[in-house]
Amino acid sequence: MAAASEASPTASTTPAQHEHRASARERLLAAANELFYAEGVQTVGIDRIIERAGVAKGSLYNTFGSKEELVAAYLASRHDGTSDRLTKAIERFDDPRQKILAIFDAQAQLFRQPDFNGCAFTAASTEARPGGLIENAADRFRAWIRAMFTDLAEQAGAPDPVGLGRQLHLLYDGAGLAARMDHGDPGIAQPTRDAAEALLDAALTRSHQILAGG
Amino acid sequence: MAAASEASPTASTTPAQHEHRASARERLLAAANELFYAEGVQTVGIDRIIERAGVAKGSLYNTFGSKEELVAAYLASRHDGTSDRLTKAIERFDDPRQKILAIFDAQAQLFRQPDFNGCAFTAASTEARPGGLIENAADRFRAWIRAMFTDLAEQAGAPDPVGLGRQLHLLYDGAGLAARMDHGDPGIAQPTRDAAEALLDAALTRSHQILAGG
DNA sequence: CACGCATTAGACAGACCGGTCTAAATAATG
DNA sequence: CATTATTTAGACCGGTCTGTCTAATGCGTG
Repeated sequence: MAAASEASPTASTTPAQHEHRASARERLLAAANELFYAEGVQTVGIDRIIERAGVAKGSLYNTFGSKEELVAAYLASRHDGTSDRLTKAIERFDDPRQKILAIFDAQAQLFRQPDFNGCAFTAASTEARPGGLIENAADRFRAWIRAMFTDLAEQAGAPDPVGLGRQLHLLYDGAGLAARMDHGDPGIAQPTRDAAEALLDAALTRSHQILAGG
Repeated sequence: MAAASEASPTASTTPAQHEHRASARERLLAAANELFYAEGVQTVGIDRIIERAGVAKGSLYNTFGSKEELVAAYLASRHDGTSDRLTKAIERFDDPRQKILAIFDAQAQLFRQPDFNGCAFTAASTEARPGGLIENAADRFRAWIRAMFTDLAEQAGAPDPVGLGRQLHLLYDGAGLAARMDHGDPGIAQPTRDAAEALLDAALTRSHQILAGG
């Protein structure tokens, strides 16, 4: 939720007071995060957002300009939140293999949250305007996830880090989708971890490894 | 009141049985299949369905009763189509392992279709009313897919057919989701097949293989 | 205080939504 | 042919949607 830019045109020299309540932008983003994520960006209208945020409609359109840009800002904050969460889950390990498994463990923990409702980018882009801000936000998010897996696969010494990264991304996608579609069935965590280990073992086993490149 | 099992999306428009044109129900389902699948059940309204089908609005409500029931019928026809497609893909092999890989090959072929737009059940249930007809249709479809993978895993002699079935289902979900989100990137087929083989090898080639009869 | 500016509540616009209903036209059936 | 049932086009309903605009209200700063 730290996506708010403080680029204020009125560059006042007033010392920022940290106690006054959140700005309209912050409260709109908080309301959007709750309502859009829980019920979907199509079914939730502007009126419900401003009601939850306690903000006038004019402020919303003065701040974001359109609903689509509000959705894009909501997705950007989701992107930042997931980046922080997974980065913290990773940095507690040194072994790249353990880092990869830590991602799936962090996801399993996320799926257990009672308010979990699937991937926000997948949901928002389902009926989004092609080529619009929402699709772009989803593309950026997926590129980040894929780069993370590819980098870790390379650090783990995989002969084909791109291929292993894509396999892990497939598993990541499948786990998130199944966790939503199966209504929080906890039986997803174990097969996900088993599959991740099997894919890592198959790709990293060095006994009969074909070295790709010098 | 048999469900429209012969309403295949890609079938030709040849009137096989009778000379007169398709019934209102068939044309409505065909229009729903095109519009709902391509643009989403939320964004496509009733008026566009009846315009495409060339049917009066009264006939739609006389036939289906509500939009939700039309969506449910559209999903039922999708369910039947996928069942037929995957069943045909499977029955060309005898080895259960080859049957499983044939499913992923059939999916890869599906992803290459220019009008592919992801899993219809995943899309329709994204913002669906909880506990409604759409969610039920998605649950039934997922149960069928899972049973298929579990049965094949058991036939393949997996020591834990439920676990392997879930792993394969995760991969199935991930492949379908990635194929949509990555805008038809053909680079998904190879990692999917590699992962499927790795999961099968890990589950079926044990130090001491336990054959589950049959 | 006075000014400027952001924010407020809410009316309003124009479009679309799912769904109902009427009345004419058509098809099926005795 | 006459009767009945279905289908048709489209008006119509109440409601919701995004987005604009007005006018009053704060509220910090010179």
